[in-house]
Amino acid sequence: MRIVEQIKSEIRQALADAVSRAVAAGALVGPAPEVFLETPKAREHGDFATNLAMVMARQEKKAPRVIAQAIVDHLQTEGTWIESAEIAGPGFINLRLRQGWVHQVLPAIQAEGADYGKSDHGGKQRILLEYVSANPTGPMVLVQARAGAFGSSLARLLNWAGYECHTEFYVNDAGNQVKILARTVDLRAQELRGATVEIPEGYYPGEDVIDCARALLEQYPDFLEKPEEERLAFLERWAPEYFRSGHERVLRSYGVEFDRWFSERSLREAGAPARLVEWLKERGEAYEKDGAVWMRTTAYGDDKDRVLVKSDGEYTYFAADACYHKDKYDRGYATLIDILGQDHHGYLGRMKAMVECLGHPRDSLEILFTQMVRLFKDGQEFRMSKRRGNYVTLEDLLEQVSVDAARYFFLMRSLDTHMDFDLDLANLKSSDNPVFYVQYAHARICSILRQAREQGLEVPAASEVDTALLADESEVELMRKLAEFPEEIIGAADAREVHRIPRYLNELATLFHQFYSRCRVVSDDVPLSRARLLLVDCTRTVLANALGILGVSAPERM
RNA sequence: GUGCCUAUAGCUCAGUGGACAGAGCGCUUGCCUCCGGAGCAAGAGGUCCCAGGUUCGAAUCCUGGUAGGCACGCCA
Repeated sequence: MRIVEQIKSEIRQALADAVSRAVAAGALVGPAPEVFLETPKAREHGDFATNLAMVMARQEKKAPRVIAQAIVDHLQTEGTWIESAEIAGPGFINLRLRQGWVHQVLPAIQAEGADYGKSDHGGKQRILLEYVSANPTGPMVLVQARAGAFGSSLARLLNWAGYECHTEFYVNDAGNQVKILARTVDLRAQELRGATVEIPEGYYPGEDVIDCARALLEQYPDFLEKPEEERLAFLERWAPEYFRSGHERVLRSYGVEFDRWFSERSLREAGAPARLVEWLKERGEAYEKDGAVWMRTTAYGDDKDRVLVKSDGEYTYFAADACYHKDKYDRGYATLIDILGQDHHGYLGRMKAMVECLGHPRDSLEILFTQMVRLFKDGQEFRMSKRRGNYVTLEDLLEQVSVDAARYFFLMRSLDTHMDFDLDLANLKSSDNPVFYVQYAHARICSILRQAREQGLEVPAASEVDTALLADESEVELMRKLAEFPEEIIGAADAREVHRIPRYLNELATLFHQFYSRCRVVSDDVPLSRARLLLVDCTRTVLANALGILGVSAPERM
């Protein structure tokens, strides 16, 4: 239930009616533009405010305050929650509501419980969110930790906002890199059996590949006795799967799960690239030149056309990716969201052009770029070179920092912030992490509820509580915040801005802590205690729901 | 060279074209006989990178700079 939206709708209507009446009375020319309501930062500016009069200044050719006065003069407040309207500053109309409107939120929260905050705003529109998609040739690093936390939370946000969002991890288990990986693993296996090998330039020199080879020999002790050709063919399937399943395991422990792991190889083996190329040629979106086949992406604003089939007959990564995106559309998703690292931003133009070549609107593909995560050591940038040990993996991170702290740290920042870490992850490990402040509010409430229960007081049903007793300023502000939760989710989901939720949580926790220090929950005043128990229990629900969206736990004790 | 991202308090960061620019951390000062002090209250701290422009109004939009990050393949 969207209390705030209901109230806003009522106010917008009242304001639009007021303009109409003013026009009828000859005080204004009209018509009323769309009414925007904002929540003033300072409560002395009312519960809601509108800049309607200032927006109308041009069409009315009058001073904003004069227009505002005309609107207020014709405002009918009977039958609405509006108590008063006053003109302020350059022409704002500040609206104050009768005490009691926010109190409606408590029964709604209690009734909806773990679902409070959900809405049908998205109309079940199908969205496919692809993220992380790390190469199955090595470990995941910190930028994947960031994308993983973000993507998994965004998916939940979208679903809460009434969209039907599914998630996928695209596995690049084909192409040159897989051939090279297979050769590297084969060499490492020989090395483990006593041979002296040299890892050529361009191969994967990381220690993780040695682990991979070790696992291989454990499972197939006689592996090296097979002919090389057979070994490599086997490894081209086995090695990527080794890494992919590792990614799946680590990501799950980090609270990141996918509806589907989509294999690039499966597309290639099913002949999708060949079909795509023919289809594009028929549509005039692809052509041959210099022995290669090109997609005509320049027709849609790309800098240059892109190769689909190389002159040696191999399909490019881009061709496979085009197949993958076409597949997504063919499965009935109207909106595709890809989360990529900023180091891939150069692909934006060709990707957008690609979806147009595929016959879909440019805006149906949204690409969200996460800025890079860099590592520093003693003030110097620590390049994640491929040299052995020269990186911090997601697994390393999770060994040192709790999932809650890590996720919150990434999620509280906008995707656009450039993040720098010290190699020892000091900024992440710090107990200053605001996640504890929010979790503490939740644990504190749980403690209050335990205490109350010991004294024979349970959280009452909202229908049996006189919520009007909740009249302290801190109580009203807290309820107001609780009432805004569904709108907060919708706003964050539509803007694809997960970081709004940690912000909201922080504000909510602050309002709770303020309330707690001003008002005693369990006291001799039983009716008041019951009302406050309801209030803190509803606060607990919203804290838990919001933390749940972020994939962060809501502890009952700390 | 071209393109994308960033520049706001000492630090890390918020800030749908609106009212005196905010939070956390750090700093200063108060607050526990009482539901969890991982808390609360008060205070100090700002050239919103610079210069123009758009308008009733710009941290926010536009143009041009400066600084930092990232990327520009018949690699994946």
